[in-house]
Amino acid sequence: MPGRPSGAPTERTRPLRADARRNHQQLLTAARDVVLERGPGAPLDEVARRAGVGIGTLYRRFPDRQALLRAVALEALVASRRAAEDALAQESEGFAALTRYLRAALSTRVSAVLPIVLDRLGDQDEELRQAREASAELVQRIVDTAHADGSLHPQVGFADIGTLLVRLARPLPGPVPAALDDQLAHRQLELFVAGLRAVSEQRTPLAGPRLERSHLRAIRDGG
Amino acid sequence: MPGRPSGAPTERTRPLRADARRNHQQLLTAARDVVLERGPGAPLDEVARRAGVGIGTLYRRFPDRQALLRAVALEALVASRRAAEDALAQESEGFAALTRYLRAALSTRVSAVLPIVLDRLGDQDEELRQAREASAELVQRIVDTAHADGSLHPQVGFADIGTLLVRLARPLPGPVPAALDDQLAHRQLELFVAGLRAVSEQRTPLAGPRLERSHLRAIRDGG
DNA sequence: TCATTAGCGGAGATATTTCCTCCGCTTACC
DNA sequence: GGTAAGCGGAGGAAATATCTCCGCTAATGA
Repeated sequence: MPGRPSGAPTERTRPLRADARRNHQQLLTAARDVVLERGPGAPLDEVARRAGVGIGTLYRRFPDRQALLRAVALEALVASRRAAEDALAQESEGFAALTRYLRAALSTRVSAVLPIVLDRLGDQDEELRQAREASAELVQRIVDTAHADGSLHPQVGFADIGTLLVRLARPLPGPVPAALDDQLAHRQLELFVAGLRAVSEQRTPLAGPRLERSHLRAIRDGG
Repeated sequence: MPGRPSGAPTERTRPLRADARRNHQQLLTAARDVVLERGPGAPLDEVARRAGVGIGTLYRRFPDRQALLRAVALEALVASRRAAEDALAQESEGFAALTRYLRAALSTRVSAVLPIVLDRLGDQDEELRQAREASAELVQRIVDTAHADGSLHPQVGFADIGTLLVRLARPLPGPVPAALDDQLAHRQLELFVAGLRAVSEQRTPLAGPRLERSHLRAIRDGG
Protein backbone atom coordinates (compact mmCIF):
# COMPACT_ATOMS: atom_id res chain seq x y z
CA MET A 1 0.00 0.00 0.00
CA PRO A 2 1.23 3.56 -0.65
CA GLY A 3 3.59 4.08 2.19
CA ARG A 4 4.74 7.55 1.16
CA PRO A 5 7.69 7.63 3.53
CA SER A 6 9.40 10.49 1.77
CA GLY A 7 9.23 10.20 -1.99
CA ALA A 8 5.60 9.38 -2.53
CA PRO A 9 4.75 6.79 -5.15
CA THR A 10 2.12 8.50 -7.30
CA GLU A 11 1.58 11.68 -5.30
CA ARG A 12 -2.10 12.09 -4.51
CA THR A 13 -3.43 15.62 -4.23
CA ARG A 14 -6.48 14.64 -2.17
CA PRO A 15 -7.10 11.84 0.26
CA LEU A 16 -8.85 8.73 -1.03
CA ARG A 17 -12.62 8.83 -1.04
CA ALA A 18 -14.22 6.94 1.85
CA ASP A 19 -15.57 4.08 -0.25
CA ALA A 20 -12.24 3.78 -2.01
CA ARG A 21 -10.41 3.45 1.29
CA ARG A 22 -12.82 0.78 2.44
CA ASN A 23 -12.42 -1.15 -0.78
CA HIS A 24 -8.68 -0.93 -0.53
CA GLN A 25 -8.69 -2.54 2.87
CA GLN A 26 -11.17 -5.23 1.83
CA LEU A 27 -8.98 -6.07 -1.13
CA LEU A 28 -5.96 -6.55 1.11
CA THR A 29 -7.85 -8.81 3.45
CA ALA A 30 -9.36 -10.82 0.64
CA ALA A 31 -5.99 -11.13 -1.06
CA ARG A 32 -4.45 -12.43 2.13
CA ASP A 33 -7.13 -15.07 2.52
CA VAL A 34 -7.08 -16.17 -1.08
CA VAL A 35 -3.31 -16.42 -1.11
CA LEU A 36 -3.42 -18.54 2.01
CA GLU A 37 -5.88 -20.91 0.43
CA ARG A 38 -4.78 -21.01 -3.17
CA GLY A 39 -1.22 -19.78 -3.27
CA PRO A 40 0.40 -16.68 -4.74
CA GLY A 41 -0.82 -17.41 -8.26
CA ALA A 42 -4.50 -17.47 -7.34
CA PRO A 43 -6.81 -15.75 -9.84
CA LEU A 44 -7.25 -12.08 -9.09
CA ASP A 45 -10.91 -12.29 -10.03
CA GLU A 46 -11.40 -14.38 -6.95
CA VAL A 47 -9.74 -11.78 -4.79
CA ALA A 48 -12.07 -9.13 -6.18
CA ARG A 49 -15.10 -11.34 -5.73
CA ARG A 50 -14.25 -12.04 -2.09
CA ALA A 51 -13.62 -8.41 -1.43
CA GLY A 52 -17.07 -7.69 -2.81
CA VAL A 53 -15.60 -5.42 -5.43
CA GLY A 54 -15.40 -5.31 -9.21
CA ILE A 55 -12.27 -6.55 -10.92
CA GLY A 56 -11.78 -3.08 -12.34
CA THR A 57 -11.46 -1.69 -8.84
CA LEU A 58 -8.75 -4.18 -8.00
CA TYR A 59 -6.70 -3.20 -11.02
CA ARG A 60 -7.20 0.48 -10.42
CA ARG A 61 -5.76 0.12 -6.93
CA PHE A 62 -3.06 -2.46 -7.69
CA PRO A 63 -1.73 -2.30 -11.24
CA ASP A 64 -0.52 -5.87 -11.17
CA ARG A 65 -0.23 -8.97 -9.03
CA GLN A 66 3.16 -7.89 -7.80
CA ALA A 67 1.79 -4.68 -6.33
CA LEU A 68 -1.03 -6.48 -4.57
CA LEU A 69 1.23 -9.13 -3.08
CA ARG A 70 3.67 -6.50 -2.00
CA ALA A 71 0.97 -4.65 -0.12
CA VAL A 72 -0.15 -7.87 1.53
CA ALA A 73 3.41 -8.61 2.61
CA LEU A 74 3.97 -5.16 4.03
CA GLU A 75 0.78 -5.25 6.03
CA ALA A 76 1.70 -8.65 7.44
CA LEU A 77 5.21 -7.58 8.33
CA VAL A 78 3.97 -4.50 10.13
CA ALA A 79 1.44 -6.55 12.07
CA SER A 80 4.12 -9.02 13.06
CA ARG A 81 6.42 -6.25 14.20
CA ARG A 82 3.65 -4.72 16.28
CA ALA A 83 2.91 -8.04 17.92
CA ALA A 84 6.55 -8.49 18.81
CA GLU A 85 6.91 -4.97 20.17
CA ASP A 86 3.82 -5.44 22.23
CA ALA A 87 5.03 -8.75 23.63
CA LEU A 88 8.36 -7.29 24.66
CA ALA A 89 6.71 -4.27 26.21
CA GLN A 90 4.12 -6.15 28.22
CA GLU A 91 6.12 -9.09 29.50
CA SER A 92 9.41 -9.03 31.31
CA GLU A 93 9.89 -12.78 31.47
CA GLY A 94 11.16 -14.39 28.27
CA PHE A 95 8.81 -17.31 28.00
CA ALA A 96 5.80 -15.14 28.72
CA ALA A 97 6.84 -12.72 26.00
CA LEU A 98 7.28 -15.58 23.56
CA THR A 99 3.87 -16.99 24.39
CA ARG A 100 2.23 -13.63 24.02
CA TYR A 101 3.86 -13.06 20.67
CA LEU A 102 2.83 -16.46 19.42
CA ARG A 103 -0.80 -15.98 20.40
CA ALA A 104 -0.99 -12.54 18.85
CA ALA A 105 0.72 -13.58 15.64
CA LEU A 106 -1.56 -16.56 15.29
CA SER A 107 -4.65 -14.44 15.79
CA THR A 108 -3.79 -12.20 12.90
CA ARG A 109 -2.82 -15.19 10.75
CA VAL A 110 0.04 -13.07 9.67
CA SER A 111 2.88 -15.54 9.60
CA ALA A 112 1.61 -17.99 7.05
CA VAL A 113 1.20 -15.48 4.29
CA LEU A 114 4.78 -14.26 4.46
CA PRO A 115 6.78 -17.19 3.10
CA ILE A 116 4.27 -17.58 0.28
CA VAL A 117 4.33 -13.97 -0.78
CA LEU A 118 7.97 -13.18 -0.12
CA ASP A 119 9.03 -16.21 -2.10
CA ARG A 120 7.15 -14.88 -5.08
CA LEU A 121 8.35 -11.30 -4.73
CA GLY A 122 12.05 -12.02 -4.44
CA ASP A 123 14.22 -9.81 -2.29
CA GLN A 124 15.04 -6.85 -4.49
CA ASP A 125 12.65 -4.54 -2.73
CA GLU A 126 14.38 -2.41 -0.13
CA GLU A 127 11.28 -1.36 1.80
CA LEU A 128 10.21 -4.97 2.12
CA ARG A 129 13.65 -6.04 3.16
CA GLN A 130 13.70 -3.47 5.92
CA ALA A 131 10.26 -4.38 7.18
CA ARG A 132 11.33 -8.01 7.25
CA GLU A 133 14.46 -7.23 9.19
CA ALA A 134 12.59 -5.09 11.67
CA SER A 135 10.11 -7.82 12.42
CA ALA A 136 12.60 -10.68 12.46
CA GLU A 137 14.98 -8.82 14.70
CA LEU A 138 12.34 -8.28 17.36
CA VAL A 139 11.27 -11.90 17.25
CA GLN A 140 14.88 -12.93 17.53
CA ARG A 141 15.19 -10.72 20.57
CA ILE A 142 12.22 -12.44 22.18
CA VAL A 143 13.78 -15.82 21.55
CA ASP A 144 17.12 -14.62 22.90
CA THR A 145 15.48 -13.29 26.04
CA ALA A 146 13.77 -16.61 26.65
CA HIS A 147 17.07 -18.41 26.15
CA ALA A 148 18.81 -16.00 28.46
CA ASP A 149 16.57 -16.63 31.41
CA GLY A 150 16.64 -20.33 30.71
CA SER A 151 12.93 -20.67 30.09
CA LEU A 152 13.31 -21.94 26.55
CA HIS A 153 14.97 -25.18 25.57
CA PRO A 154 18.43 -24.41 24.17
CA GLN A 155 17.82 -26.47 21.07
CA VAL A 156 14.69 -24.57 20.10
CA GLY A 157 15.58 -21.64 17.87
CA PHE A 158 14.05 -19.02 15.60
CA ALA A 159 13.43 -21.52 12.84
CA ASP A 160 11.36 -23.81 15.02
CA ILE A 161 9.29 -20.93 16.34
CA GLY A 162 8.82 -19.31 12.96
CA THR A 163 7.90 -22.36 10.98
CA LEU A 164 5.57 -23.68 13.63
CA LEU A 165 3.72 -20.43 13.45
CA VAL A 166 3.47 -20.89 9.71
CA ARG A 167 1.95 -24.33 10.17
CA LEU A 168 -0.56 -23.15 12.71
CA ALA A 169 -1.59 -20.05 10.83
CA ARG A 170 -2.32 -21.73 7.50
CA PRO A 171 -5.97 -22.58 7.12
CA LEU A 172 -6.63 -26.32 7.09
CA PRO A 173 -7.40 -27.75 3.66
CA GLY A 174 -10.93 -28.86 2.97
CA PRO A 175 -14.21 -27.27 3.96
CA VAL A 176 -13.36 -26.29 7.53
CA PRO A 177 -15.27 -23.23 8.76
CA ALA A 178 -13.05 -20.39 9.89
CA ALA A 179 -14.28 -20.51 13.48
CA LEU A 180 -13.37 -24.18 13.95
CA ASP A 181 -10.08 -23.71 12.17
CA ASP A 182 -9.27 -20.90 14.54
CA GLN A 183 -10.24 -22.84 17.60
CA LEU A 184 -8.13 -25.81 16.57
CA ALA A 185 -5.12 -23.67 15.77
CA HIS A 186 -5.23 -21.97 19.13
CA ARG A 187 -5.65 -25.24 21.02
CA GLN A 188 -2.73 -26.66 19.16
CA LEU A 189 -0.66 -23.63 19.95
CA GLU A 190 -1.34 -24.14 23.66
CA LEU A 191 -0.24 -27.75 23.39
CA PHE A 192 2.89 -26.67 21.60
CA VAL A 193 3.66 -24.04 24.21
CA ALA A 194 3.15 -26.59 26.95
CA GLY A 195 5.58 -28.79 25.05
CA LEU A 196 8.14 -26.02 24.80
CA ARG A 197 7.98 -25.51 28.52
CA ALA A 198 8.06 -29.20 29.32
CA VAL A 199 10.92 -29.95 27.00
CA SER A 200 12.77 -27.07 28.53
CA GLU A 201 12.25 -28.32 32.07
CA GLN A 202 13.29 -31.85 31.30
CA ARG A 203 15.95 -30.93 28.78
CA THR A 204 14.69 -33.69 26.54
CA PRO A 205 16.98 -33.66 23.53
CA LEU A 206 15.60 -32.89 20.10
CA ALA A 207 17.07 -34.29 16.93
CA GLY A 208 19.69 -31.94 15.50
CA PRO A 209 21.15 -28.60 16.57
CA ARG A 210 19.28 -25.45 17.46
CA LEU A 211 17.76 -24.25 14.23
CA GLU A 212 18.32 -20.56 13.74
CA ARG A 213 17.07 -17.96 11.36
CA SER A 214 20.27 -18.36 9.41
CA HIS A 215 19.25 -21.90 8.54
CA LEU A 216 16.18 -20.60 6.83
CA ARG A 217 17.92 -17.65 5.26
CA ALA A 218 20.63 -19.84 3.82
CA ILE A 219 17.96 -21.48 1.74
CA ARG A 220 16.48 -18.31 0.38
CA ASP A 221 19.81 -16.76 -0.36
CA GLY A 222 21.82 -19.83 -1.29
CA GLY A 223 19.32 -22.14 -2.91
CA MET B 1 -14.17 -44.00 -12.75
CA PRO B 2 -13.47 -47.68 -12.16
CA GLY B 3 -16.04 -48.87 -9.66
CA ARG B 4 -15.52 -52.64 -9.81
CA PRO B 5 -16.59 -53.48 -6.27
CA SER B 6 -15.26 -57.02 -6.13
CA GLY B 7 -14.01 -58.00 -9.60
CA ALA B 8 -10.39 -57.43 -10.56
CA PRO B 9 -9.42 -53.94 -11.73
CA THR B 10 -9.81 -54.04 -15.52
CA GLU B 11 -9.07 -57.74 -15.85
CA ARG B 12 -5.57 -57.92 -17.23
CA THR B 13 -4.45 -61.10 -18.90
CA ARG B 14 -0.80 -60.50 -18.08
CA PRO B 15 0.87 -58.68 -15.26
CA LEU B 16 2.03 -55.14 -15.92
CA ARG B 17 5.43 -54.84 -17.50
CA ALA B 18 8.21 -53.95 -15.07
CA ASP B 19 8.75 -50.39 -16.34
CA ALA B 20 5.02 -49.80 -16.35
CA ARG B 21 4.74 -50.85 -12.74
CA ARG B 22 7.57 -48.54 -11.81
CA ASN B 23 6.02 -45.64 -13.64
CA HIS B 24 2.69 -46.29 -11.99
CA GLN B 25 4.25 -45.97 -8.57
CA GLN B 26 6.25 -42.89 -9.52
CA LEU B 27 3.08 -41.26 -10.77
CA LEU B 28 1.32 -41.88 -7.47
CA THR B 29 4.20 -40.43 -5.51
CA ALA B 30 4.53 -37.41 -7.76
CA ALA B 31 0.78 -36.84 -7.65
CA ARG B 32 0.82 -36.89 -3.87
CA ASP B 33 3.62 -34.34 -3.73
CA VAL B 34 2.14 -32.05 -6.32
CA VAL B 35 -1.27 -32.13 -4.67
CA LEU B 36 0.33 -31.26 -1.34
CA GLU B 37 2.07 -28.28 -2.87
CA ARG B 38 -0.46 -26.99 -5.36
CA GLY B 39 -3.80 -28.43 -4.37
CA PRO B 40 -6.12 -30.92 -6.04
CA GLY B 41 -6.44 -28.90 -9.23
CA ALA B 42 -2.73 -28.83 -9.98
CA PRO B 43 -1.83 -29.32 -13.67
CA LEU B 44 -1.38 -32.96 -14.55
CA ASP B 45 1.56 -32.12 -16.79
CA GLU B 46 3.44 -31.24 -13.67
CA VAL B 47 2.64 -34.57 -12.12
CA ALA B 48 3.97 -36.35 -15.19
CA ARG B 49 7.07 -34.20 -15.28
CA ARG B 50 7.88 -34.86 -11.65
CA ALA B 51 7.32 -38.54 -12.11
CA GLY B 52 9.82 -38.42 -14.96
CA VAL B 53 7.23 -39.74 -17.35
CA GLY B 54 5.43 -38.53 -20.46
CA ILE B 55 1.99 -37.05 -20.14
CA GLY B 56 0.72 -39.83 -22.36
CA THR B 57 1.78 -42.38 -19.78
CA LEU B 58 -0.14 -40.63 -17.08
CA TYR B 59 -3.34 -40.63 -19.12
CA ARG B 60 -2.89 -44.26 -20.12
CA ARG B 61 -2.72 -45.26 -16.48
CA PHE B 62 -5.27 -42.83 -15.05
CA PRO B 63 -7.96 -41.84 -17.52
CA ASP B 64 -8.76 -38.64 -15.67
CA ARG B 65 -7.91 -36.53 -12.67
CA GLN B 66 -10.54 -38.24 -10.59
CA ALA B 67 -8.95 -41.63 -11.09
CA LEU B 68 -5.53 -40.35 -10.18
CA LEU B 69 -6.73 -38.61 -7.04
CA ARG B 70 -8.69 -41.67 -6.06
CA ALA B 71 -5.60 -43.83 -6.29
CA VAL B 72 -3.63 -41.32 -4.22
CA ALA B 73 -6.35 -41.31 -1.56
CA LEU B 74 -6.52 -45.09 -1.39
CA GLU B 75 -2.80 -45.44 -1.01
CA ALA B 76 -2.77 -42.85 1.77
CA LEU B 77 -5.67 -44.47 3.60
CA VAL B 78 -4.04 -47.87 3.46
CA ALA B 79 -0.76 -46.47 4.76
CA SER B 80 -2.56 -44.74 7.60
CA ARG B 81 -4.39 -47.94 8.52
CA ARG B 82 -1.13 -49.87 8.54
CA ALA B 83 0.52 -47.30 10.78
CA ALA B 84 -2.38 -47.50 13.22
CA GLU B 85 -2.41 -51.31 13.23
CA ASP B 86 1.27 -51.34 13.82
CA ALA B 87 1.07 -48.87 16.68
CA LEU B 88 -1.63 -50.88 18.41
CA ALA B 89 0.27 -54.12 17.91
CA GLN B 90 3.60 -52.87 19.15
CA GLU B 91 2.59 -50.77 22.13
CA SER B 92 0.39 -51.75 25.00
CA GLU B 93 0.31 -48.36 26.70
CA GLY B 94 -2.05 -45.83 25.18
CA PHE B 95 0.20 -42.82 25.01
CA ALA B 96 3.04 -44.84 23.53
CA ALA B 97 0.75 -46.19 20.84
CA LEU B 98 -0.43 -42.70 20.03
CA THR B 99 3.10 -41.40 19.79
CA ARG B 100 4.15 -44.25 17.57
CA TYR B 101 1.21 -43.70 15.29
CA LEU B 102 1.89 -40.00 15.02
CA ARG B 103 5.53 -40.51 14.12
CA ALA B 104 4.78 -43.11 11.52
CA ALA B 105 1.95 -41.14 9.96
CA LEU B 106 4.11 -38.05 9.76
CA SER B 107 6.94 -39.95 8.10
CA THR B 108 4.73 -41.06 5.24
CA ARG B 109 3.19 -37.57 4.96
CA VAL B 110 0.00 -39.41 4.51
CA SER B 111 -2.39 -37.32 6.55
CA ALA B 112 -2.14 -34.04 4.77
CA VAL B 113 -3.14 -35.34 1.39
CA LEU B 114 -6.39 -36.82 2.60
CA PRO B 115 -8.52 -33.79 3.37
CA ILE B 116 -7.43 -32.20 0.12
CA VAL B 117 -8.20 -35.18 -2.05
CA LEU B 118 -11.28 -36.47 -0.25
CA ASP B 119 -12.83 -33.05 -0.36
CA ARG B 120 -12.52 -33.04 -4.12
CA LEU B 121 -13.70 -36.60 -4.62
CA GLY B 122 -16.87 -36.35 -2.55
CA ASP B 123 -18.11 -39.38 -0.64
CA GLN B 124 -20.01 -41.41 -3.18
CA ASP B 125 -17.29 -44.00 -3.59
CA GLU B 126 -17.92 -47.06 -1.45
CA GLU B 127 -14.40 -48.43 -1.51
CA LEU B 128 -12.99 -45.09 -0.40
CA ARG B 129 -15.59 -44.77 2.29
CA GLN B 130 -14.67 -48.15 3.70
CA ALA B 131 -10.95 -47.46 3.63
CA ARG B 132 -11.60 -44.21 5.43
CA GLU B 133 -13.68 -45.91 8.10
CA ALA B 134 -11.11 -48.63 8.61
CA SER B 135 -8.34 -46.13 9.16
CA ALA B 136 -10.33 -43.71 11.29
CA GLU B 137 -11.68 -46.46 13.48
CA LEU B 138 -8.22 -47.66 14.39
CA VAL B 139 -7.00 -44.17 15.15
CA GLN B 140 -10.07 -43.62 17.28
CA ARG B 141 -9.24 -46.81 19.14
CA ILE B 142 -5.73 -45.53 19.85
CA VAL B 143 -7.14 -42.29 21.20
CA ASP B 144 -9.67 -44.18 23.31
CA THR B 145 -6.97 -46.40 24.76
CA ALA B 146 -4.91 -43.40 25.71
CA HIS B 147 -7.94 -41.83 27.35
CA ALA B 148 -8.74 -45.06 29.15
CA ASP B 149 -5.41 -45.34 30.86
CA GLY B 150 -5.48 -41.65 31.64
CA SER B 151 -2.36 -40.81 29.69
CA LEU B 152 -4.11 -38.37 27.36
CA HIS B 153 -5.76 -35.15 28.40
CA PRO B 154 -9.52 -35.65 28.42
CA GLN B 155 -10.10 -32.55 26.33
CA VAL B 156 -7.86 -33.72 23.51
CA GLY B 157 -9.82 -35.72 20.98
CA PHE B 158 -9.64 -37.20 17.50
CA ALA B 159 -10.04 -33.83 15.85
CA ASP B 160 -7.06 -32.30 17.61
CA ILE B 161 -4.87 -35.27 16.80
CA GLY B 162 -6.01 -35.54 13.22
CA THR B 163 -5.77 -31.92 12.28
CA LEU B 164 -2.44 -31.43 13.97
CA LEU B 165 -1.10 -34.24 11.87
CA VAL B 166 -2.43 -32.44 8.82
CA ARG B 167 -0.59 -29.28 9.78
CA LEU B 168 2.66 -31.06 10.41
CA ALA B 169 2.52 -33.20 7.29
CA ARG B 170 1.92 -30.38 4.82
CA PRO B 171 5.12 -29.15 3.26
CA LEU B 172 6.00 -25.63 4.30
CA PRO B 173 5.37 -22.99 1.65
CA GLY B 174 8.37 -21.43 -0.02
CA PRO B 175 11.63 -22.98 -1.16
CA VAL B 176 12.26 -25.26 1.82
CA PRO B 177 14.26 -28.38 0.92
CA ALA B 178 12.50 -31.61 1.77
CA ALA B 179 15.14 -32.68 4.28
CA LEU B 180 14.83 -29.53 6.38
CA ASP B 181 11.06 -29.58 6.12
CA ASP B 182 11.09 -33.11 7.44
CA GLN B 183 13.43 -32.34 10.26
CA LEU B 184 11.36 -29.38 11.36
CA ALA B 185 8.13 -31.33 11.20
CA HIS B 186 9.50 -34.11 13.34
CA ARG B 187 10.95 -31.72 15.90
CA GLN B 188 7.65 -29.96 16.13
CA LEU B 189 5.86 -33.26 16.55
CA GLU B 190 8.07 -34.05 19.52
CA LEU B 191 7.28 -30.69 21.06
CA PHE B 192 3.61 -31.32 20.51
CA VAL B 193 3.80 -34.78 22.07
CA ALA B 194 5.64 -33.33 25.04
CA GLY B 195 2.82 -30.81 25.29
CA LEU B 196 0.16 -33.50 25.17
CA ARG B 197 1.84 -35.31 28.00
CA ALA B 198 2.43 -32.18 30.04
CA VAL B 199 -1.07 -30.89 29.59
CA SER B 200 -2.32 -34.30 30.60
CA GLU B 201 -0.26 -34.35 33.77
CA GLN B 202 -1.23 -30.88 34.82
CA ARG B 203 -4.77 -31.04 33.53
CA THR B 204 -4.34 -27.57 32.14
CA PRO B 205 -7.68 -26.71 30.59
CA LEU B 206 -7.96 -26.07 26.88
CA ALA B 207 -10.52 -23.76 25.36
CA GLY B 208 -13.68 -25.63 24.46
CA PRO B 209 -14.83 -29.25 24.77
CA ARG B 210 -13.03 -32.36 23.58
CA LEU B 211 -13.12 -32.15 19.80
CA GLU B 212 -14.14 -35.47 18.32
CA ARG B 213 -14.23 -36.91 14.86
CA SER B 214 -17.91 -36.11 14.74
CA HIS B 215 -17.08 -32.42 14.86
CA LEU B 216 -15.13 -32.75 11.67
CA ARG B 217 -17.60 -35.08 10.02
CA ALA B 218 -20.48 -32.75 10.73
CA ILE B 219 -18.79 -30.23 8.50
CA ARG B 220 -18.24 -32.55 5.59
CA ASP B 221 -21.71 -34.04 5.75
CA GLY B 222 -23.69 -31.04 6.88
CA GLY B 223 -21.83 -28.09 5.45
C1' DT C 1 19.52 -63.78 -30.14
C1' DC C 2 15.45 -62.29 -32.06
C1' DA C 3 10.44 -61.54 -32.88
C1' DT C 4 6.59 -59.72 -30.76
C1' DT C 5 3.99 -56.31 -28.77
C1' DA C 6 3.21 -53.67 -24.41
C1' DG C 7 4.28 -49.52 -23.29
C1' DC C 8 6.45 -44.96 -24.00
C1' DG C 9 6.80 -39.87 -25.17
C1' DG C 10 5.35 -35.63 -26.44
C1' DA C 11 3.57 -32.60 -30.46
C1' DG C 12 -0.20 -30.10 -31.06
C1' DA C 13 -5.35 -29.31 -31.79
C1' DT C 14 -8.95 -28.03 -28.54
C1' DA C 15 -10.99 -26.38 -24.45
C1' DT C 16 -10.69 -23.68 -20.40
C1' DT C 17 -9.10 -20.18 -17.50
C1' DT C 18 -7.13 -15.79 -16.58
C1' DC C 19 -5.82 -11.28 -17.61
C1' DC C 20 -6.83 -6.53 -17.88
C1' DT C 21 -8.69 -2.50 -20.48
C1' DC C 22 -12.39 0.59 -21.33
C1' DC C 23 -16.32 3.34 -20.67
C1' DG C 24 -21.03 4.38 -19.19
C1' DC C 25 -23.07 4.73 -14.62
C1' DT C 26 -23.13 5.78 -9.54
C1' DT C 27 -22.31 8.23 -5.49
C1' DA C 28 -19.17 10.66 -2.07
C1' DC C 29 -17.91 15.14 -1.29
C1' DC C 30 -18.09 20.12 -0.79
C1' DG D 1 -27.03 20.02 -6.44
C1' DG D 2 -22.98 20.02 -9.35
C1' DT D 3 -18.66 17.84 -10.11
C1' DA D 4 -15.51 14.42 -10.73
C1' DA D 5 -13.63 10.40 -8.19
C1' DG D 6 -14.57 6.01 -8.20
C1' DC D 7 -17.23 1.89 -9.50
C1' DG D 8 -18.53 -2.52 -12.08
C1' DG D 9 -18.09 -5.92 -15.26
C1' DA D 10 -18.43 -7.15 -20.45
C1' DG D 11 -15.51 -9.02 -23.50
C1' DG D 12 -11.33 -9.61 -26.64
C1' DA D 13 -6.56 -11.16 -26.16
C1' DA D 14 -3.33 -14.15 -24.04
C1' DA D 15 -1.90 -17.81 -21.28
C1' DT D 16 -2.68 -22.51 -19.42
C1' DA D 17 -4.39 -26.94 -19.27
C1' DT D 18 -6.44 -31.03 -21.32
C1' DC D 19 -6.03 -35.28 -23.67
C1' DT D 20 -5.56 -37.87 -28.13
C1' DC D 21 -2.78 -40.14 -31.50
C1' DC D 22 0.85 -42.53 -33.55
C1' DG D 23 5.69 -43.51 -34.62
C1' DC D 24 9.32 -45.26 -31.78
C1' DT D 25 11.66 -48.03 -27.89
C1' DA D 26 12.68 -51.73 -25.17
C1' DA D 27 10.79 -55.53 -21.91
C1' DT D 28 9.61 -60.21 -22.41
C1' DG D 29 9.71 -64.96 -23.57
C1' DA D 30 11.11 -68.61 -26.62
